[in-house]
Amino acid sequence: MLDQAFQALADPTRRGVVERLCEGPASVSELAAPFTMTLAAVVQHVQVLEAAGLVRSEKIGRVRTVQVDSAGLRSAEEWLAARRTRVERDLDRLAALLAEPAPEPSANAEE
Amino acid sequence: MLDQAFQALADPTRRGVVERLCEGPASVSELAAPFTMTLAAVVQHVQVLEAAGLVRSEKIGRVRTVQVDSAGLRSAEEWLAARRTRVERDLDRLAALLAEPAPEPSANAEE
DNA sequence: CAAATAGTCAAGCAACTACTTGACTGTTGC
DNA sequence: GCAACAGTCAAGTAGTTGCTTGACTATTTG
Repeated sequence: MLDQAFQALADPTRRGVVERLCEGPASVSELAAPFTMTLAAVVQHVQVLEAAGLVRSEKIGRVRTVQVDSAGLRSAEEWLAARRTRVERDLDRLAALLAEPAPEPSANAEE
Repeated sequence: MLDQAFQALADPTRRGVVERLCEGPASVSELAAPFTMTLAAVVQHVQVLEAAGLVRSEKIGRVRTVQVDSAGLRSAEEWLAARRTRVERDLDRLAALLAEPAPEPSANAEE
């Protein structure tokens, strides 16, 4: 599912749709309005976002209302956060090691 | 650059490479080891990651050493965090509104 | 009821992606 | 110096993506 989430977010039109939906739910036509492409194309983008779990939608009458699914955003975000914090922690450890002149096992790093 | 970052992360092989690099820098051959594909293919994946700003690499002698670029990870993460927190804040406001029976302009929500 | 609205479906197409193969360029170790 | 090693380059290919068009299906609304 991360595959699909990141893939979905790689397209600027789809990120635009997500950004718009962060302001609140919208119909497909409303989502399509800012773009020059056809409605059918926007529908396809919404389907991609929905398959990726970034968005949910429900059709009432003839209008389909779309809204963000924050859980989808969160899972992508968490993957990134987990990796990044791990790297940065290691970099900090390295920096501390370089700052420390005496290589003693008992840690006591004062500037 | 977000386009390229998300696009890069959409591929499981490339996410695998990033995960491996979170443990520390590695040569291209080391990165390729866990995969069944050719070395040339892995080189191409590394190039995609580098173009996306998720990774940096330097060639010394005949070996190219690759490491994560946490700034790249962070910018993708920040895009997600900004959108998600905005949506969740709005959902919380809505929940509070629904919990409140009297629709008065002066807010005073007690459970 | 008829026309406009909101969206859906399927086919087609150009561009891009994720590979492979094979030939080639430097580098290191004996 | 020469073989093995680490990687690079370029071309080719099957499959995917981001559109479009045109025909079609509901659902309002006057």
